[in-house]
Amino acid sequence: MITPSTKAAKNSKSVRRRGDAATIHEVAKRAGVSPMTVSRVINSNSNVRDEKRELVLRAVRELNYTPNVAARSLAAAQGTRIALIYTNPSSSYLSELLVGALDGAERTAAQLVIESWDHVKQSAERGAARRLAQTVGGVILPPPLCESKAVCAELIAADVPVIAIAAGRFRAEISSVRIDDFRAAHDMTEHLISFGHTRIGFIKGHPNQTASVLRYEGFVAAMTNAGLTVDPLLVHQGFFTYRSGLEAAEKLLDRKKAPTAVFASNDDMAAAVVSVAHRKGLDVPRDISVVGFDDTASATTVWPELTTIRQPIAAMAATSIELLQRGVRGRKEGSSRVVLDHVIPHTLIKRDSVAPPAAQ
Amino acid sequence: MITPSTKAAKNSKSVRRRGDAATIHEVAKRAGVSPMTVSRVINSNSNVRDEKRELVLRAVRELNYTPNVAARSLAAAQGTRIALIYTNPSSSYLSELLVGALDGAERTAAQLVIESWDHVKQSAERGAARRLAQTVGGVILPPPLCESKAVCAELIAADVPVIAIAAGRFRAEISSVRIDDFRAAHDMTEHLISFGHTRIGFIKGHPNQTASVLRYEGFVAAMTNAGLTVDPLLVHQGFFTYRSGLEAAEKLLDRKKAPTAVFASNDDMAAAVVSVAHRKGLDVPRDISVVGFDDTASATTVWPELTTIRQPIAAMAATSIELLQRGVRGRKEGSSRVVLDHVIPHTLIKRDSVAPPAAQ
DNA sequence: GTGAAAGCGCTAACAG
DNA sequence: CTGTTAGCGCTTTCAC
Repeated sequence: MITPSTKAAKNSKSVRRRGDAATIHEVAKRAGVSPMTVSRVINSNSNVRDEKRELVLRAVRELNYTPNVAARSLAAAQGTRIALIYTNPSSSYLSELLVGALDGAERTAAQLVIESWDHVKQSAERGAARRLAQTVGGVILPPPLCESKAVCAELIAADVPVIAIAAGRFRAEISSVRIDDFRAAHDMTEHLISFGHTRIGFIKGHPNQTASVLRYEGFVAAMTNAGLTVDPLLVHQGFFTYRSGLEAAEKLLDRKKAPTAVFASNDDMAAAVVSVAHRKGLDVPRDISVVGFDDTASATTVWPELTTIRQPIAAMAATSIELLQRGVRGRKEGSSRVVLDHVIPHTLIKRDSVAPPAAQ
Repeated sequence: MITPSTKAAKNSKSVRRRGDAATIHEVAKRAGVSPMTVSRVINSNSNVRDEKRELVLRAVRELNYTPNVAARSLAAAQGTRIALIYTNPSSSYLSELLVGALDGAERTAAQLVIESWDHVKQSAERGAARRLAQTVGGVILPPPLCESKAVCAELIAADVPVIAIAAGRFRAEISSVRIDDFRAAHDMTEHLISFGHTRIGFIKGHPNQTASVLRYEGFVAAMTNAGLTVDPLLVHQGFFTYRSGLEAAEKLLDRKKAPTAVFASNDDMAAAVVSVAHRKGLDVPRDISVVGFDDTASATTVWPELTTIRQPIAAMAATSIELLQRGVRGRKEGSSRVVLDHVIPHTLIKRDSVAPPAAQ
């Protein structure tokens, strides 16, 4: 007869007993209190006398107790499902998103439903959104999905709270958690200007994303503020992909009077600029400075490493879940729909891709 | 008075009723069968008469029913928790890992516990492992954690099934899901040789990982097989990081008689080789061919895109969860410990970083 | 083949 | 401040 090493046969009253993991009842018994008290302690909830709290805490430690997430989210009725739908994010972006969301979900006992719509045709998105609305209590939408009128409309119509994450601009009807893209681009541009750059090239992001236009506007504003003019010949359209960065960079660096610095709207495109520069025999940052945006993995897998803007995606994802939970719960209690705009601070990360312009 | 758009107040018998999502009972009622039958249908389980099955399927469609994961994993008793512990993986690697694991967990109603041990000091890993063993029924370990004697020993001692994922070599006591690193490196080397390369440089992976040595051995074997010799001056130690690739590449390309091709043990290092080559005015692949390993995002965010070996991490993660579930369930039913070695096929992805060597 | 009963581990609601 | 009761949605077990 096989017996697991630890004493699991002990509680043999139940036929269907799970593995070895301690339950809240065991903790309660050991601490000499009711399960409810244990629950209150773990959820750092309200009023428990200090002695009992200590007792419980000790029992938890001794038994190495971890709450069962499934049971918790089942019971909590907070357990509304929250969906995180993504299409085509860069992998570094995705992993941050997932890690953050997972974390937020764990903390709030949310039930996360993660779905890729990479293989959902654009024409089918509306239907998918309608179906989704039936099965979840809230949705998190990273770009570019959060820019889809069809998807958002469907979700709003079904009265499902939505949070657009990293979406650039606040829009009525939909909550958002984001950084201030305009401000960030502005800061970065000033950074470049402070090094003495005046001829700065710019590579735009995908035109289907609001963040792209905000970043561009921030750039223009900072230039104008500094009394500099934006040379339209030095501005190129990109699509956030490495390849598009390559093409823009070729054009930018082929000019007779090339820019002394290039501001790409994300790191992938900035990495492409560095690559093109090298192939043309230019040194970065001596001959040309390059900066990116997002602080994804690409920023540090080039040489030199990129100066960029850090957007704390993981924290933003976690925050989104918490907001959604609060919102959903609030609505169940009858308060009416809330739409909020949560702006998170960004950071300018200085690395090695910026230097003063070479002497003429 | 606020009323949610859909009829949610219907089942108002229950105070704690969740959002709008349909339950198995509602499906059952609509289909005119018992919840149990519905359950059987959804789990494509065993015997249900075709008519009833149709009925159920229709009801499911009409109600847009999705099983509640929490409830399922709570009830299933399969719901053993499975931990996925990682340290410092590249982000593209991590996102694949997570996506795959999430997927596998959903399919098997496993309860996933995801933890980063990035901030766990090496000296504390043993303790962390011991604690972990108390709270979960199975553990998935990607490298380099799966190479840690302390962690593995602790888990094995506690009789917790462990799967080493992408670990390179099969070791007794621990199951593994992996590709054949030796074979893959062998294939890649032959690929290079088939283009006419004979002076091939090699950048090794981190020495703390078995996969590194296997990849190197595969390279050596293929060279030897082809009657070529491995020039020890053309082999450099790397650590899987971009930076380490940079250093190795410098040395490799500074040689009088530089190699005509470089095989780096992962994509990050291969990308570094490309960067160094460009800075030295070398064209890839005309002047030098470069190949990587893993097919992570790095492989396509360089120009030219890298020929590499695809390791299906997501599928491997999903498989691991399923195996673990089966194993754990099996053991509960009394069968004894099983250790298995699951080798998954790899693919050689041909892109643009390889060409015949330039004429001397 | 099908259903009824019981319970997974936890927490909301309501007493005391 | 604390315990009791009931039940979240599903699946196991065991009858029929």
